[in-house]
Parts: sequence; structure tokens; C-alpha cells
Amino acid sequence: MTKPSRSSDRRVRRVSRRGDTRQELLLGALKLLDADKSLDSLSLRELTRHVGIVPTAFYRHFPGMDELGLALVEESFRVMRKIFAEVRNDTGSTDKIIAGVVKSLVTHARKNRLHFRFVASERYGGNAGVREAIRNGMRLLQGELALELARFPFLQEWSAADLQMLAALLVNSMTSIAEEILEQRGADKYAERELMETAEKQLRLIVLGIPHWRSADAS
Amino acid sequence: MTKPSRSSDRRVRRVSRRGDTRQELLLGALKLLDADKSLDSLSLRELTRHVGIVPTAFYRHFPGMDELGLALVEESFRVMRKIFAEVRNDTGSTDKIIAGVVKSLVTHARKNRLHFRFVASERYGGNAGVREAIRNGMRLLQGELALELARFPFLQEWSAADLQMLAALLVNSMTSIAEEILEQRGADKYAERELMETAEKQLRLIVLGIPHWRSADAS
DNA sequence: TATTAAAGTCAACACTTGTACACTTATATT
DNA sequence: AATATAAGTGTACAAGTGTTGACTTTAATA
Repeated sequence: MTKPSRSSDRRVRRVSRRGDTRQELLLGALKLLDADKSLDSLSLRELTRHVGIVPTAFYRHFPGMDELGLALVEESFRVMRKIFAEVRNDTGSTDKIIAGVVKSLVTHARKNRLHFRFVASERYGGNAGVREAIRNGMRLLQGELALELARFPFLQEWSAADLQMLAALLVNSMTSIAEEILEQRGADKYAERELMETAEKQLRLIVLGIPHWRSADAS
Repeated sequence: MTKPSRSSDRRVRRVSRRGDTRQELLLGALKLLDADKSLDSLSLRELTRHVGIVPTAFYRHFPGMDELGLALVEESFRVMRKIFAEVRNDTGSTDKIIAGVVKSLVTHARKNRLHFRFVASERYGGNAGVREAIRNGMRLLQGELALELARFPFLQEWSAADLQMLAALLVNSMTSIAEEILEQRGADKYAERELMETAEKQLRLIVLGIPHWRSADAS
């Protein structure tokens, strides 16, 4: 009875999802990039050597290094989006929210160090396609943040353009913060605390200006 | 630049370069990096080929690529410092100053595209020594800006730490702006104008918060 | 159980790379 | 005019690179 008249049955449902080599390639690349390299100076052979397969086996998983790079971008932003989603649930005074955001940012940046660092170093570096993809990802995050900001009472009357402007400013600031965190590799607790306080201050300062904002949009 | 008219005799006629070869190496590297490369994927041979000398001649000017990188960082920040010096002479309303700053930033970023782009792409990329050097340069700029900020009447009472915090925020924002400018290579005047307006808004928003700042330094 | 497609191996290729060494040439100083 | 030094040349070599093509192995489905 395994022959229904559906002619479209020829679609092969092979779930050979054993392919963790692909994942190992991605992870291996991230690790090697975390040391002293950039994407386009990472050789295919070095990567496969590190992963433990023969060079040519690489092509079973990616057409080339560029595509691996794009896959890494995708993966990275999937991770980052989760952070933004988490932050959205924060409530309380703006100071509380800011403190929460910074803490969450630091935590996740440390936890997902490899992905963060990859994005940071490829954002304006080497490969043009990767750069473009990261750019898109950032725009997306910024858009989501703008949408989230629109819900705050004191931002109700802001124009869409101004919200995007604010979101961009916040994303840029948070990006800079994250990059600084990644740079101080040693687990210097004191320096980290100081960095977080500076970050909180910066965000608080930005927020302070909001009530006094008067747009000059339709000038 | 001075393409040698290599009408070769039997013997190779060497073209006198009187030590501008070093400059050509630096410039050539910047140009190649502006296309699709990062410093550690730029090969010595490719560079010398592009400049028009034989590979081994490179060593007459630099011990290795790393040192060339450091020289580029130095050169770049020498250029950037000039911009900051120029801005310091601005006077008038804060809005006027901000507009001037943004305009100046855009102008110089375009004019010194290669240096700006080099710094942007190597800031968090590849080579650790270069990264460190750029980090130092940035800290220096930030310090200078903080010093400059201290002169403003409405910042008289700010603590040194808060001034540094503000300077860092401003430098980061300006950096982001510069990087965006460099990214849009096409001379799309409309997009550029929009970008500048967003930048001005961001800086204005930051400044708006200043009068309402109350430090929690000595808590 | 047999088949089949994915995943991995091996050998080979034609290049490119960094650097050492011995040399030639140009320029500036004595 | 002689010479010392800085700058450029040529050759050579061992090591690393991306990619092809023809194979073998493995594991999931028919």
C-alpha cells in the first residue's frame, strides 16, 4: 500500500542529517578567525586541516570560502537577534532597563564571543559580499529596535525617520561597547565593571535628550 | 605616478626614485587594501608588483609587512589629527558647530578615503599589532576631544571621567558616521545628504541631554 | 538486502608565496 | 675622482595554495 497515485512521491526524503562536519567547518573557521586572521587570509587548506578532513572534502559542504563566510554571517545574526528579543522583555525605569541591556549585552558578547568577533572584524574588512551581508543584518536589527522603541510612551510622537535615527545611534553605541568588551580578552573584572558603567552612562545620556527633542523633519 | 619609461637597453636601466619608493609602497598598499583585501591577505609580492619593483627590494624599506602596517597606522592618525584640529576652531551655536563638524567629517573622509578606510577595516581585523596601534590612536583622539570639550561653558562642572565618557560617545558616533560614508562609494548626493542629516540629528540628540546630566560618580 | 547519493580520500596540477644570497647601479659624501 | 652606502635586480628554493578528477566508504531509503 505504499504506492499512492501521487506522482510527486519521487521527492527523496533522505534525512541523512548526520552532517556535523559542516558545523565543524563553521566553528573551526570562527576559532581560527578569533586568533589572528581575517576571512580572506584564512586558507581552505588550513581550515580543513584544523577540522580534520582532507582539503577537497570542503567542497562537499560549501562551493567556496565566500559562501562559508555568508553562512557565518547568517549564523551570527541568528544569535544576535535572540539577544534583542530577550531585551525586549525588560521593564521598569529607563535606568533599570539600560542597566539590564548593558548587562545582557556583556553577557552575550562573552558567551558568543566568536560570532561577535567575526562580525566586528568582517564588518568593514576584506570580502565585499560578507560586508554587504553584515550591513543588511545590521539594518535589520536597527529596524527591529526602532519598532520596539515606538512602543515607549515618551516616543509616541516621534516620526518614523527620527525613530530610525535614534535606533541607529543606539545600535552604533551598543556595537562599540560590544567591540570594546571583546577586545579586553583578559577577565579583568575591574576594567569590565568600569567599561559597563561608561556604557550605561552613554546610554543614559542619550535617553536624557529624548524629552527635549524637537524634530526638524518637515523643514 | 612616475611610470618609468622602461626603454630597456641590454642592461637594465634603473630608474632613480630617491626614496619615494617607500611612500609608493605605503600608498600602493592603501590602494590595494581599498579594493577587496585586508592587510594580512595582502602579499608582499602583489604589493611590489603593483608598485613596480622586485619583491626583494621591499626589504630595503621595511623589515616586513607588519611594520608597513604600523607605518600606515601612524600616517593615518597624523591625517586624522588634522581634522580634529580644524574642528576646534569652530564657534557659534551648538547646532552650527555640529553642522560644521559633520560637514568637515564628510569632506575629509572622502578626501582621505584610503586612510580612513584602512583604519576602519583594520581596527578590529587581522593583525594584532596593528589593532593595538589603532586602539592607541583612538584613545589619543578621544583624550584630545575631552580636553577640548572641557572648555565649553556648559561642561565646566563635569568630572574628568564624565568628559571622557562623552568624548568616547562622540568619537564612536563620528566613527560610525565616517564608516557609513566610506561604504557608499557611489557619489549619490541625495543619500549623502540624508546621511549627513541623520548624523547631525544624532549629535544634536546627544548634546540635548548634556544640560540635564547629573553624574553619579561619587556615589 | 540492494541501491544510491552523500561524504570522504588520494594524487596531481600549475601557481603563488616569503625570504636568502650574491650581484649591480645610482647617489651623496669625502 | 674615489668611494661608501642606499636602493634595486635576478636567481633560487622550499613550502603553501585552490581546484580537478577518479576513486572508496558509509549510511539511509526503497
